[in-house]
Amino acid sequence: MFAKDLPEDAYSAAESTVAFRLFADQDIPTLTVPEQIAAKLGDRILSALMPAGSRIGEVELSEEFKVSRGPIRDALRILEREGLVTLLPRRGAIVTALSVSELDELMEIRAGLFEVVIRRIGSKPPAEWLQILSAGTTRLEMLADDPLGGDEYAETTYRLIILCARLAGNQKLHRLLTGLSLQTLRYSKLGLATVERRKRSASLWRKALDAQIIGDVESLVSLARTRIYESSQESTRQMKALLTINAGNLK
Amino acid sequence: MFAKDLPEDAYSAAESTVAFRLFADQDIPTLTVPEQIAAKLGDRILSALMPAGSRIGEVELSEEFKVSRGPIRDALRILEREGLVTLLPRRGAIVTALSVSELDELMEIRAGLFEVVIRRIGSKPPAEWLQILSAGTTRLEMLADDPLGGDEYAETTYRLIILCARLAGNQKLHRLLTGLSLQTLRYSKLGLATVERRKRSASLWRKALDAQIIGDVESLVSLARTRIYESSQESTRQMKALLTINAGNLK
DNA sequence: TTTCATAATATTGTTAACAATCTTTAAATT
DNA sequence: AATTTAAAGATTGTTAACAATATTATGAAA
Repeated sequence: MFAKDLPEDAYSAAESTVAFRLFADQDIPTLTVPEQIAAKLGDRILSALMPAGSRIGEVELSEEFKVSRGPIRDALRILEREGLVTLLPRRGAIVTALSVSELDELMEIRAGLFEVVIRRIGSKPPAEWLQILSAGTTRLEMLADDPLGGDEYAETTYRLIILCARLAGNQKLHRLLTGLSLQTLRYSKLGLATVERRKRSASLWRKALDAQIIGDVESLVSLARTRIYESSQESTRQMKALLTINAGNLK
Repeated sequence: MFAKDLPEDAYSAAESTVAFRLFADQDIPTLTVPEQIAAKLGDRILSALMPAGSRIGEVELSEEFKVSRGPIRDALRILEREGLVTLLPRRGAIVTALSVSELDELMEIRAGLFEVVIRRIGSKPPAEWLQILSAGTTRLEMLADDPLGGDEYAETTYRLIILCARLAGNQKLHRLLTGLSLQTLRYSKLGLATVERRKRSASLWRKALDAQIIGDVESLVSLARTRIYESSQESTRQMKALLTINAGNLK
């Protein structure tokens, strides 16, 4: 009744959309119309052009993109899967706004997954690995000192993390960690807004590089925990401050 | 332009659909029509009524459920998010069929996430925890001996794992691990088809219970790794056997 | 002025027809 | 007989109108 045939390339389809535009480290397959729209909206969300909590109207978007509401709805569902949009039944879509505790939860998951990544790489590091990590760390140290390097610093760490995930050789892990990282990126920028914080972060990356050179996997795992933990702490601290300010403005 | 207002209950929405029908350990919010359809289709997929690789026609479903193709498409997108359906652009939807390596990848991710769960519970086990784990283990030992207890054994271990995830107190981790577990459930059943395999599995659960009683978190982590690793090994072994048989039939 | 009920408006959910694409069938060619 | 080409059929993608629901505006009552 249902069973017919199984296409050969069934597994190569269904790739991430938003993630691979900003952090493409692979070839991108041709995107469908809803995917293209989702990618554009995703960029807007990640760049804070559409701030957390914004209402997203279907008609408004359908007029802008010159398509009917069908493809728009598809795009919103793609973004919901990516975690960037929250759909409220019969009430429309909003840009996902994470609470402090939700951000903590995501950070903890990321740390656990990154641990898997590190253990995989640690046991059999790819040839180009040390070179990439080294170059990345140097770039981070440069951006850390730049007073205006905040957003780019955050994006660079995320590219590095995603690159690690890809080199680890577990595709689904790569895809999952990429998606989760994209969800937290907006908030991580808050925690990396000051030169001081970035320098602290960069020193941890440098330590990780050293540990990788001598092949000390357990140190790497421990560092990853510290890094993500501190990142989470600082982001949530900044978020709480912002929430307080907003609450004050509303009065 | 985009920013309007942020509904209070934005975070409570967007819950899983399929997962909570089969493994509901929480109250279920009212489901929309596409969600209801997705839940029914999800049950069919998990119960192998719709085997992996089956083509899913939109018209066929729209006639069966007496709705137009719109809600059907929504339902298929929900199931794609859950990983049970694979959408091929312009070529329709099929029941997700995991390759051996993809199953391995998922199992590794599950193990990493379950480690996070165990560390959380280990450091502050909930009051009812030992009782639940104890009752579950006993039930597993019973089902292990039943020659026809295969599927139910697998489902019970999955319920236990998901329950652990919930008790760990990280909602997003719970949701994520539930989704991943649902994706692998069909294949885990293959690896738990014999009494012998189930007895081996049940003995590991018993050991985990003992470790939990004396509060030995590291043993728990190690056991979890062993358990999921063995489960993965056996499932993939069985899968390979099945694939060989199928390849033979096609000749 | 505030609160509540009601009407007006705007928005999402659903439908059915049409367009674009893919798959299958059959014939024609090598 | 095998391969290629072309047409027919089936399926997904898109659109625009309609229905159901939620939000906002208005006015009456406390």
